Amino acid sequence: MSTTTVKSLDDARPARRKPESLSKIKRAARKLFVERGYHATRPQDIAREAGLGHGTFYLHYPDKRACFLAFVDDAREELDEYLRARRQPGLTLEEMIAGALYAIFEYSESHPGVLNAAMTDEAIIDAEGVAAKPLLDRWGLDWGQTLRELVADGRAFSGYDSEIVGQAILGAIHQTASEGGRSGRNREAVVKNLTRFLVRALAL
Amino acid sequence: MSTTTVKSLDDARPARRKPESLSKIKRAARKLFVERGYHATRPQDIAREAGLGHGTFYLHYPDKRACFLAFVDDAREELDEYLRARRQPGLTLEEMIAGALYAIFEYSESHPGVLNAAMTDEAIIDAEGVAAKPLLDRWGLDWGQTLRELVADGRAFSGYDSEIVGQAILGAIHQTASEGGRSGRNREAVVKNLTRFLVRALAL
Amino acid sequence: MSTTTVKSLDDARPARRKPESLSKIKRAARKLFVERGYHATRPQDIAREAGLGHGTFYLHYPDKRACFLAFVDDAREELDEYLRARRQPGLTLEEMIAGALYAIFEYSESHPGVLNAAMTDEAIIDAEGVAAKPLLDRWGLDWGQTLRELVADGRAFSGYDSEIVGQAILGAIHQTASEGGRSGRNREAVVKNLTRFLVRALAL
Amino acid sequence: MSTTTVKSLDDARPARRKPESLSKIKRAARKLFVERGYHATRPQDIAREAGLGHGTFYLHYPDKRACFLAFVDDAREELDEYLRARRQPGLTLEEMIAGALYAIFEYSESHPGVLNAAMTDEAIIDAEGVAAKPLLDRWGLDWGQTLRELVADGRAFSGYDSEIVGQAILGAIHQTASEGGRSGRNREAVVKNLTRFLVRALAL
DNA sequence: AATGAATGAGCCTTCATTCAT
DNA sequence: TATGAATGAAGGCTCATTCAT
Repeated sequence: MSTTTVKSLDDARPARRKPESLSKIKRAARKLFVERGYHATRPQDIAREAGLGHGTFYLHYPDKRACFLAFVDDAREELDEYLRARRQPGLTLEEMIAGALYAIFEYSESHPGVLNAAMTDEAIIDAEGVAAKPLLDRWGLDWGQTLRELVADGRAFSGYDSEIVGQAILGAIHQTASEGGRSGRNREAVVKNLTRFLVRALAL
Repeated sequence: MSTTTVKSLDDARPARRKPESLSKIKRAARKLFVERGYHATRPQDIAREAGLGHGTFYLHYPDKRACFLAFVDDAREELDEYLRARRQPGLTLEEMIAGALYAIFEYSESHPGVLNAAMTDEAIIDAEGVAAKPLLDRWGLDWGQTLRELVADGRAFSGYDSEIVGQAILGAIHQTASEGGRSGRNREAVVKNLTRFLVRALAL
Repeated sequence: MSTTTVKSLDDARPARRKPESLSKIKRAARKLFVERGYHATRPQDIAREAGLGHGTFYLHYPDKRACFLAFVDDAREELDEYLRARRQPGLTLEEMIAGALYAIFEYSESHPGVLNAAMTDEAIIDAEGVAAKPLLDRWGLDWGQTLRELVADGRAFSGYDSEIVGQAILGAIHQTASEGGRSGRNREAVVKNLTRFLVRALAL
Repeated sequence: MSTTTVKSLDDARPARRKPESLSKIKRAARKLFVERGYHATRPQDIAREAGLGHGTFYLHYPDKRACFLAFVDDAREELDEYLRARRQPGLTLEEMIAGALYAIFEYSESHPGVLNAAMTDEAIIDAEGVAAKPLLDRWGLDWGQTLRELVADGRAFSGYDSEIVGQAILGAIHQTASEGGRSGRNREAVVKNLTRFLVRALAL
């Protein structure tokens, strides 16, 4: 037991410091990608911002692109977490939408610029070819799915192609959020108007 | 006199070459900005695509940025032209929206990728400087204005902040259009669904 | 005779307008070489300054270098003309030196910057190799020759190597003139001091 | 403690490579600026001459201009060092001048072309900007100062404007030195003649 | 003789990435 | 594991010169 304890102590603290420097890099990368965008951020800048040597960056990511994609992925997961936390069964359409918008705008406010950076630059990145489906499109699909569920429950208007309208919902949210951020609009007002807008569009 | 006239006719035909090469450059620039995006397109590529030496590029634009901005501006003007052509007084809300959507989607189809390229990259260009209000935001304002007019006429729901909902409308259109282009969706279906969506949201 | 007269009239006026545009080019070239220096002056700038098309430049000079060399040569000839005009036989050492300095500084003042431009840049020009003997060195030789004549006449100190001291004289003149121009020194004072300096150094 | 000491010794030996490559670059830059002048020397050439990749150049200097200015500054410091080493109190005018000339010509001989390159090109560099007072003018000022001191001690002729004559002295030295270098004159002869020239001009 | 659109070699500089330590 | 000096492909842009008109 005592041996184990010693071991676990070793493991817990210094044994692998890698994760520690990785999280420094992640924090720094997020900061710079948000502030300057993908192209104006050099791996070197990220490493320095993290207080580490330039080479260390490549211990964690094979290249700059991978680092950015990881940043995008983290943002997506975080936002999903916010959304999941708000989601409850048995809400009305309006409650559901207001809840989702609240989650999104709350995230936007506590992580300013992150969603925009993640979405804006992603389209630009594919060296040549692969062009992963943009985050926006994926989230549009999610809204399509949500819409189908609402329809199935008889809580939303059934006359739509859910995929198309899913994209429309997402587009409305994205544009109001990012323009609202740029223009410094009042969050409450944006959420209120957008909720009303979507509810009217989707209600039975 | 007659000699002069003849001469000017002669001159007119082979024409000072400059305007010709400018339009070649414009065509080439549009093609490449659409296909590859701003960062992956070099002035040299544009010139070569136009069948010209790369020095020629700089006869027409002081730098790459100016060329891109001109491309954006052309796209904006073209689309506005499409929209103006469709606009008529005295339409119902639905007719008006359907008309606008038709114009936009028609433009998107006959100039595939152009709006996306113009919108996506514009945010990226400023680096440090003027940071003109993005095209998207400006079009969002236009929709806000349109909405105000509809409300004033008693043709649309008056319970919105027109600026916010203007952005929402624009966002819905933009995202359905660009995702629709990427996924190859049927244009008719997109227009139909989107029209219904917006009409429901905006109707009295 | 009459034929001849007609001919000479033709020759005299329009027959070759080339010289006219040549002198425009020369004036323009001098202006720009003086204001901006050799490297910062483009043939195109010269032509435009002359009110002519870019191509015209190459009707008169095979390349930019030749134009600059012609400019240097003109300056040399002009200055020599000033000097020749002042030179008289039978002057004292002091009169001779004062006269020469007057000529030089008068030229500098009525053609500001010309000597400097001609001298400064010339060293820089030789594409690869030839490196014509710089203007400065040639003028130093001239002063050596002058000194030999003064010595032969018994009007100057004979204990010098005339070539070396010729260079020294020229150096003293050049540096006081160009620094004096830059610092806006009073011409009279410079000439007076320099005359005294050289007279003391060269007197018997 | 002992470990630390050992470590620092180890560190000292293989040495952070950077200072080493800087001195390689400096050596190469000096060689090429002297041989070819500023404009005909590309950063890339300097790096290659130093046996390094061209990116390395920019690890040490922000741009070509800065590298050249550092070269000029180094030359100035080196020459000043030579001069300081020769300067002693209580010398006669002749000893003082002969000593200074010796120092300068010694430097010129062991660093052929350096002074010329540093002086010739410096005027050309500013393009548009700070236009630091040329090295030549600054050294002319120094000679003015020296002259004032000599006059104050009663060792030199007091009838001059020291600033003007300081420039004259410097000009004489510069021109004899650089022409002497180009023409391969005997150093002894140049120093002897120039000393005599200046002593006669400056003596009481 | 005059023009100016067109050209492309060549310049300075940046930056993602490697690798010896 | 961490470092940062070193690298060179690549990018944006300029400019002396040519040539069809």
